[in-house]
Amino acid sequence: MPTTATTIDAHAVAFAARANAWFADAARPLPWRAADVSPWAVLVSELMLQQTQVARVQPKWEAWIERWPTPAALASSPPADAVRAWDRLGYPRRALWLHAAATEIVERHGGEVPRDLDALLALKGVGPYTARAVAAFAFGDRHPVVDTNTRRVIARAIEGRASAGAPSPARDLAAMAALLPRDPADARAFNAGAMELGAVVCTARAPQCDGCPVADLCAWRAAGSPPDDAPRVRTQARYEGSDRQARGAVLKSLRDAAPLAVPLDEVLPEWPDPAQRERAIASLISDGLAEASDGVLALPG
DNA sequence: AAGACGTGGCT
DNA sequence: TAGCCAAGTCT
Repeated sequence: MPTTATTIDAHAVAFAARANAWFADAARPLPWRAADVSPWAVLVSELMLQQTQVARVQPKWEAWIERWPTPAALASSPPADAVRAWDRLGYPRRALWLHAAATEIVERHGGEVPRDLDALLALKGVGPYTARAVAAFAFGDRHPVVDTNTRRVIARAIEGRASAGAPSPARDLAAMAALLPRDPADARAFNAGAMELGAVVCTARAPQCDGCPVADLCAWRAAGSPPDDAPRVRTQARYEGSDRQARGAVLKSLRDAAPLAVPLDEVLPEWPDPAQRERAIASLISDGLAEASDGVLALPG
């Protein structure tokens, strides 16, 4: 099927060229995209950006990089400091992962963030997305980078569907690889541009198709923008009253008290559900986000 | 491999 | 405003 392949390829080339032209002009000046940021700073940004919006990450990233400009700097601080600096960014285990990754980088990679995909994947908190993002954005290597924005852009513009289906790393990577420009610098820009397009134009709720740089190439638009027919992939559990909320509250009390430990019976004494409070404390200890000793609870030293 | 994991922005 | 959604990863 050489004809089909040629057609698809030509469309991919046109699509990437258009996206890149738009990105060169419209990219937000995010600090971790500056030319002189270190691979470590990029790694920190990618961990912080997991399931977390840019606007919330930016100030935390600035402070973090100023305080811990290298993996060695972070590795020499106790995990408690990392958890405290993480503050309310969410998913605080990421602070622990970053600390563990910094330690690993110092011990096994001479203090330099590795460039190799497998070495990156071996780091705590670094999965298929983050490993490729670091390799592509920090080192300029040509890898497909696929996040939720990219998945949605491909689903719409290329596949003509309103939303992406269930994530499938192998399929998603292959779909992006088929669009990726040959030239590494162009590939790098397209990886970032596809994400940016999904983040600011081709959004989940209210896509701004007027002003979309690839509107005339978009398969979903060409099909009349049909509504989403697929069932919701994963419905997110209610947060109010959840164990997650209880964990968050316990951890906040530990951060607020740090560096002092908190007597166990003074940890959220008025929490409405005592059993839930116990579960929260136990699971935080189990995750390494808290430590208990002599009847007191504290952040991990 | 389905579910757990924070917190806040946006519609 | 209640609910969806967010630069995913781990177990």
